[in-house]
Amino acid sequence: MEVKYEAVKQTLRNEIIDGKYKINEKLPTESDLMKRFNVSRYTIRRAVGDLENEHYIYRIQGGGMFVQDWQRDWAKDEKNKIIGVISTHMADYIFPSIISGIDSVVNEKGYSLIVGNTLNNHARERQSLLNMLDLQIAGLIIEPSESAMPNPNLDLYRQIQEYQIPTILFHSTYPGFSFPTLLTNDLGAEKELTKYLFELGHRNIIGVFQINDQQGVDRMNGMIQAYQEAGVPTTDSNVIMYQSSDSFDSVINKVDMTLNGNPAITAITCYNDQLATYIISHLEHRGLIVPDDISVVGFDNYEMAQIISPSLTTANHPKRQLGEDAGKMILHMINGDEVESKTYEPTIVTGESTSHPKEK
Amino acid sequence: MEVKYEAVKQTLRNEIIDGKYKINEKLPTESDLMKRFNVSRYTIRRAVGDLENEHYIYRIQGGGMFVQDWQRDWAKDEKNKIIGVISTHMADYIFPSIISGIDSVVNEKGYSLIVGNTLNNHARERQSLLNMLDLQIAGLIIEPSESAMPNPNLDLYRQIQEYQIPTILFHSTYPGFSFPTLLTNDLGAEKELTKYLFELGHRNIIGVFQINDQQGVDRMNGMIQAYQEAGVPTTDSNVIMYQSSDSFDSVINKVDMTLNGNPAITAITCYNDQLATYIISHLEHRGLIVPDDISVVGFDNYEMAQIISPSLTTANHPKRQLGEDAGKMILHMINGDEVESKTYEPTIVTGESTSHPKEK
DNA sequence: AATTATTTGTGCGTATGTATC
DNA sequence: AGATACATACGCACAAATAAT
Repeated sequence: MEVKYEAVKQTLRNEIIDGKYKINEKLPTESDLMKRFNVSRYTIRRAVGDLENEHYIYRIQGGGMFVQDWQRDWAKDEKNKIIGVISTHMADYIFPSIISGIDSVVNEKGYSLIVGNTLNNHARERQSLLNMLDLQIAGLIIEPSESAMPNPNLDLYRQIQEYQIPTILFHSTYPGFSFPTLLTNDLGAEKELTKYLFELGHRNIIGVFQINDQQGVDRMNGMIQAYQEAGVPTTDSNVIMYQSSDSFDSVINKVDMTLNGNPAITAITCYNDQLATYIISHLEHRGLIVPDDISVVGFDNYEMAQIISPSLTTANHPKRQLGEDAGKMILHMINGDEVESKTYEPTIVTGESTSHPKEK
Repeated sequence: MEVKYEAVKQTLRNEIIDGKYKINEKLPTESDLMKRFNVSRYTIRRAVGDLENEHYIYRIQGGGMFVQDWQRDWAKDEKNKIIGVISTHMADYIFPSIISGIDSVVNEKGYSLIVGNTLNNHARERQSLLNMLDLQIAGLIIEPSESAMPNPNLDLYRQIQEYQIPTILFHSTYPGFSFPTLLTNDLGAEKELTKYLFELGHRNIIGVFQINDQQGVDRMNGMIQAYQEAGVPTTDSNVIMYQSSDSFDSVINKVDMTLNGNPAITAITCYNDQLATYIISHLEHRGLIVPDDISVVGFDNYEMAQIISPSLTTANHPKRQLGEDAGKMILHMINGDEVESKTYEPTIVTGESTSHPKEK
């Protein structure tokens, strides 16, 4: 070879391809190679620099030079400055606040957000995951879909874990994985909300919960525990369950039938503020006055729920805070640092949608 | 910059992107750059070597260094199935509906959305644009920022146009560019809203408009035209102007002072529903009843504005429709097809926030 | 057409910084 | 804490290709 660094490069590359050095095996140091090839450090660095660019090796300052795993092209430097966010919704309700919180943090560090909404649907979740993995994202922030149901995408999550792609889950978890999480204490908060209704004097409270995600199941159990601790018996008719695929109309229909079947009901606790808003709107349409005729509580402290009249009694969800925390966590993980999971303790927000039950 | 060659690299790269050096134009020699940056030849060569690897420049021994044609480079390389969306906000108000509309359409074809919000700020707009261009996006959907002000990012838009990156603007335009647009007839709609107030019998109507974007200016002019066509004289005190950087409190303060200075005012027409909601909330806090004491109209037909009490009289904005149309258009453009710009004619939505003025 | 100057390419020695072991 | 190993940076020398004379 005419050109020295080319000769060094060819020799080393052939040795790697021939398997003289295995994957992740440490190569000789620059000093060793200088002696072996009898060239200067510049020439060695020029050669291994090219090999690095061609993904044959990777280098760690102070550590050494190692053979790159060419089967998995997930090279360290090659990731795009994109963070993927997958949530059940992205444009509705409290999700804009969460996503905005993430964005405000990661934007500072030059990262952009790529978003996917699953509509609480595993097929769409899979599609989003595949898209994002293809794009060599730097990290993932995911709200599990249909978290109370078996998930057919666990193979992808195993892959994500194996490749050590920084990933955070929020609102729910996928069992069997050690991803850091940001959760709210849904059970505890719903228990407090229901207790508050008991304290106001209500005894016939019904709950309306979306039960294909874990949050909804937790909230339902929170209500049931409150009933038990209050020593008030519950029956099946105290709980209305629905799936995220059900229309609002059908849910409201169920509520109507339950109310008609039991005039003693004085309060409704709802899966979230969105549902509560629609139910209140419907009750008023029926001629009932909230809270005089019937009390309603929501969950999440949706901004708009404080502007409407009556303002909602609800449990505060740390929307923006959760988003910012998720942003900070994912940046730490990308940086290789350890992070700690966190559970937020929601606080009760008392609004105008609850009062003592009317004497009958 | 801590690292010299990185600083040199960034500077040169930006100058190339900004068009300081045209395609195939000769760059300064290594010696020149050494003098300019006051660094050694090694540092210069390290920087331009990286730029060569990243296909920004090519070098000819003995000849010089030249700007690479990255347009062809982009066309050759397969673009990522990402569509960039840049808007003033992404998480608030009607924007979630728009973004959701885009997503629902492009998701069908396997595209993901990467989002950036500018907070109506040109510096952030530039940052988002550079990020997205780096990521080899397939198309761009942009809501111009501070569209009533001079824009310092027109150089980037010229590049986008020159490189034929499929791009759509919505809500406003940047003059001098031929990007397809999706607009609403803000002037016409605001004229209709104001006419409606005149028909109800109002004669002293004030308008509150955000005037650093074109939509706000158009709406303001719509109101003024309605005044002229009704033959009612206007004065400066009929219009309150603010910037998006102003706080809501300061805007409401201006409204307060105007109302105190002129008790004959019977109606307020607002830049949008968000502002209208806050103003109504404030008026009621002051003890005024809407619409009995004062009528209020908004703009955009924000979903929540129909749920609150009183529901708003407003102009309908085709939020989700606009998003879906933008998604369809960008897919067509990526496909190489021609598309047509579109202007939506907003319709008036009459709510409970307006009535005949009270007899005094 | 040949010569010379310019410009990039290759290569060495040295010094200092920084991350890892 | 010290040694090791990679990263950055400067100065110099000469080769090879191009551009100017």
